[in-house]
Amino acid sequence: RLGGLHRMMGWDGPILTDSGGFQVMSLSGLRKLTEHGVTFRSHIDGSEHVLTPERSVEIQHLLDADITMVLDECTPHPAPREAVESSLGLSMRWAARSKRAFVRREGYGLFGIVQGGVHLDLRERSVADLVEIGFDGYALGGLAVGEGQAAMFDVVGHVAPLLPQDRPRYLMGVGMPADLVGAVMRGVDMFDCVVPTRSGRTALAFTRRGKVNLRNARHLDDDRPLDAECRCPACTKFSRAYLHHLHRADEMLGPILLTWHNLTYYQDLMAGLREAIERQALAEFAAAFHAARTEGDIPPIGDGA
RNA sequence: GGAGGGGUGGCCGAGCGGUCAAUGGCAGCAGACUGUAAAUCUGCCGACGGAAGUCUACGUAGGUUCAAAUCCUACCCCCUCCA
Repeated sequence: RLGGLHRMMGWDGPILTDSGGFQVMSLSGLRKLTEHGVTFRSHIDGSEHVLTPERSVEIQHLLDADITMVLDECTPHPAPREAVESSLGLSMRWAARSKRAFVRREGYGLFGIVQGGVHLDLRERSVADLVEIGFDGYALGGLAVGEGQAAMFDVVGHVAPLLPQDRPRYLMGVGMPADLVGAVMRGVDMFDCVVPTRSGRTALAFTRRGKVNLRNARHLDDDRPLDAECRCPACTKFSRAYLHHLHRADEMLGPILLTWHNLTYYQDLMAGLREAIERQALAEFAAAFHAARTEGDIPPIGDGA
């Protein structure tokens, strides 16, 4: 009714919307799953909300999303192989239905989502099914759900090369900075994750040297910037002591500034990775990334530093 | 002057004979956070000790009892109402 998300938010950049597939997993206690779709029970007022592949795609269309995601079932981990396999079957049938429901428009795209848990043969089958259907981009779903970074990298390293070279590869729900670097090295192009924003709200900042919790007492009198190399407002205009105070005092500006900082950090990290790819120096970039982090955060003031 | 209520760990506040080093909340100290049910959640939080444990604690001083933050007496302080 408000003309879509771009108009409503005053945002002319691209928007990617998710389908509700993640909530099939994260809200598993509040939903019923059938071949037809998923029914959620609102925890707020108990009302029922039915989501089918067709309805999810329609809603995303109405939101004016540049990139629409197919409805899938984000498979939990750990799960018995048979469960992963049947879940995969459902997700692939839903992917086909999503494709049929999607209205093609210039400049808009629909992405399929690869499932199959940590089973490489199931992942291969999922890739083949999706490529057969044909999408504008391909996502890896059902990862970073507890399997650990090594297992995740195994799947990413195996699956990414199987995806069409001329289409974006998107790792859903990832992740920590080191996850992004490792995934890019394995062929991933794009990500989405709550980590930079949720962490920013809870006083955790990401810096070139590693994580910094601004709630910690060590920042009480620290007049230095959070990250001297960062160009964001939190780092160029304010001290660690002030950011610490804002979070202690429950001032909304604290979460705002740290969210801004974390997004800046992530943007810069991705820009650095893109540049490294152009220079064909990804390995060097990754080595420098890890070396900087082993130094740890700058020592607290008054600690002989 | 009279009547009544109350003093509990940094703060607020339960407990009202043993299961009490004492529920909760706040503050404090750390930790977690991966397609957002998250401005959320978890742990610690008297002293000493790694731990079992020991010691000191519920206004102060006595007392009753096998046993007291809880009962009794006196005193000190705070609050409310009446004069």
